[in-house]
Amino acid sequence: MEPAPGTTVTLRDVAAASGVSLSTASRALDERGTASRSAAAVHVRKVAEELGYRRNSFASSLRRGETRTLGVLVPRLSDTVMALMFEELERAAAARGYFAMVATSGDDPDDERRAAETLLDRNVDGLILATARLDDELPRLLRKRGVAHALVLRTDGESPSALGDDEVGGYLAVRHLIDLGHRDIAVVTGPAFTSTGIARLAGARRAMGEARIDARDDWLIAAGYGIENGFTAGETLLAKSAGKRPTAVFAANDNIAMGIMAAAHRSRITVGAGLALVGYNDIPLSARLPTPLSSVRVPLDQIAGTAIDLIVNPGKEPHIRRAMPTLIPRESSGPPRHA
Amino acid sequence: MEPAPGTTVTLRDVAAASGVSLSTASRALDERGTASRSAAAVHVRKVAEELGYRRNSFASSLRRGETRTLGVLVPRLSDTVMALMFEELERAAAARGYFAMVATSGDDPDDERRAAETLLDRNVDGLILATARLDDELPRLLRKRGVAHALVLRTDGESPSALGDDEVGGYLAVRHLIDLGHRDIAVVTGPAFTSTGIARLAGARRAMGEARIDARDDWLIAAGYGIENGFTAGETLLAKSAGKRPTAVFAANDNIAMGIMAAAHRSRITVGAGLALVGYNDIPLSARLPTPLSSVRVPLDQIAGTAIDLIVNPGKEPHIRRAMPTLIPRESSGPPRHA
DNA sequence: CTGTTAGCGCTTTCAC
DNA sequence: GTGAAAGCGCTAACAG
Repeated sequence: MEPAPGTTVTLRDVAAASGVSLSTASRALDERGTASRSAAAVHVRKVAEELGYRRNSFASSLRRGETRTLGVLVPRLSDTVMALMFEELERAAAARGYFAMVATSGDDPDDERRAAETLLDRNVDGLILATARLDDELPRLLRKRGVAHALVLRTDGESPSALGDDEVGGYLAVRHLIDLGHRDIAVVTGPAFTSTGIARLAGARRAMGEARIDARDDWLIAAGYGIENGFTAGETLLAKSAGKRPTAVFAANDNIAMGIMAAAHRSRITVGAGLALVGYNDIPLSARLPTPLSSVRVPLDQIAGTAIDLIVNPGKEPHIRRAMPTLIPRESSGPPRHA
Repeated sequence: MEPAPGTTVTLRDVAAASGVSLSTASRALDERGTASRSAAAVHVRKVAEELGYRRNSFASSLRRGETRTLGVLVPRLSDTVMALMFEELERAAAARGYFAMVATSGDDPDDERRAAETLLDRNVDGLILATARLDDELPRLLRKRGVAHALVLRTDGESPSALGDDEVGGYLAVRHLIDLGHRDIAVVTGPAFTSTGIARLAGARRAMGEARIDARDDWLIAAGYGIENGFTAGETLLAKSAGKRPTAVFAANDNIAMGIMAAAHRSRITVGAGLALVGYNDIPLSARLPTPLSSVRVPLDQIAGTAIDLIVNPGKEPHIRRAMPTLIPRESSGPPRHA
C-alpha cells in the first residue's frame, strides 16, 4: 500500500481509522518487546498496514530519547578493508535492530573530530571508530564525555575494542615463511602510529626469534598502508645493488603486498618462485591476482558483532576482545629456490 | 567546551543563560540565511558556544519538516567504484549543507526495496540510487510516490540521472586500440541488464564500424562485473584451442580487466606486449598494477555534484546529464606484435 | 528585532 | 487492558 504522493499517514490517522485512541494505537505498534495479541492491537496493525503507515522516526526518537542508530567513523571507504568492515558492521547492527551510519574522516585528526561531531549531532546511540592512529585523542575525549563507543581493528588499551589478534597474525605469516624454508625474511609493516603495525611486527619477530633468525634492520621497513608505499619498500628491498636480497617478504597488509608485487615485476623477479610473499587482511582481490596472494584472514564479521555488542550491551568483561586470524596460503608463497 | 557527562544543554538553557527568550535564541542560532549581526544574537551565539550547546537535530527536523539528509543506495561498498562514488557524493552533499547516508542493497531487488524503505523511514529528503539493474522497478515507484531522487552511473531514461557518457567511453577505449594498430579486438561487457554495459558496447561497435572492422560475435562476451567473470571470459578468449586470438581486449570495467590479466598470465601471455588491454573506471589500483592498466576515467566528482543538484534544486532541464570520460593510456595497451 | 504561544508526531506517565 | 494529557526540543506564526 502506498500513500498518495505528498500525503503522510500519521499515528493520529491510524488511530482514527481504527476507532481507538492515540495511545492505544501507539502501544499496538510498539515494535519493542512482544507484540500484543489483543484484538484491538491486531486490528490497529492491520489498519496501519492498509493505510501505509510508517512511524516518524524523529518524533519517536525525540520522545524515546534513543535512536537505535550507531555512527561508524572510517578514514576512507575506498580502502577495501574499511568498506568490508563497514558492511559487516552494517549487517551486525541490523541483526540487533540498529542502523549503522558512516562518516569518512580522512587521516587528519581535526577532520576526524569534525566527522565525529557530525555523527553525534545526529544523536547516534554510540560511535564505532575504525580510524587507525595510536596517538588519537578522540577515544579519550569520548570516555570523558561519557559517549558510548568502541574501537574496531585497533585498540588504545583503554576504550572498548574489537580487533583481530595482530600479534598472532604476524607470527602466523612469518612462521609460514620459515616453515617453507626461508631464513632471509623481510618485513614491511604499517606506519608506527598504528597498533596493527606494531603488533604484526612483534608477532613476526617472535617467529624469527623462535627460529633463531636474526632480523636485519634494513629488512624491517615501516611504510604507509598504500600500494605505492609497498612499491617503494619493494624497490629498496629488491634493488640489485643492495647485495643480498631477502627470499621472502611479509607485508603488513595486502596493499603493501601488491606494491611489492609491482616492484618485483619491475625487477623481473617472479613472485612465488623467486620471492615468497605474504600479505594481511585477505581482501577478495588477493585471491584473484595473476599470482594469488597468501594472506592472513581477519574475521571481520566476528569483530563487527563484538563491536556492536560492546556498545549495545556494555559492562561485560573483557573490554578488549581479540579474534583469531587464519593464514591462507596461496601461490605467492613458495619455498626458497635453493632450499 | 564540553558539557558534563550525561548532561544535555538545550536551547532553553542557552536562552536562560543569555537572558533572552527561547525564540530569540532559536533565531540567533538559525544556521540558514545570513547570521544576524545584532548584539543579542552575537551574545546568544557566544553563550551557546560556552555551554557547548548542540542543536537536537530530531526536534529541529520534526519541526522544520526537512532533514538535510540524503540517502544513497549502493549494491555494495566493497566495490571500489561504489565506494569512490559514495565518497564523492558525501563530499558534494556536505558542500551543499547536506549529510549523505548510505545503505547497501546487494543485488536482490527485494533487498533494494527494503534498503530504500529503511532510508525513507529515516526521513531523508531524497534518495540517490547507484544500483545498476535496468529492469529495476524502484525508480518508477519513487516517481509515483513523489519521492525526490536521482540515479547515478546509469539511467532508466525517465528519472533524473547523472552519469558518465558510457557510449563515448566505449568509443574512446576501442578507438585507442585501433589507433595502436589493432584490428583483432574483443570486447567483454558488463551484464546485459545494465545501461552501462549496453552503452559501452555500443560505443565500442561504433569505433569498430568507423574502422571497417567486423565485430566477431565470439569476441563479444557479456559477463558479470567481477574479477572472476573477467577471468572466465579471458580464458575463453585466450584459449590456445580457439584458433586465432584477439590482440586486444576492451573490458567494460577494471575488475573484468584484472580477471583478463590473470587469465593472460595463466596462458603465459604478457599484457602490454602480447595483448593490449583497456579497462573502465580507472580505479586507483589500476595505475599501480605490475602492468599499469589503461582505463577510461569517469569524473565521479562531477557526477556526484550533478546528482545532488538534481535533488536539491530540481526542475532545471535536462534531467539526464552525462559527463565526459577520458582515456588514460598506460603500459597495458601497446601496439600489436606484428604491426 | 523581540516574546508569547501553538504544535511538529510520537511515547509515556497517570488515572481508570 | 484503555484513554486523556503532558511533554520530548525545537521552530514558526503571530502580535507587539
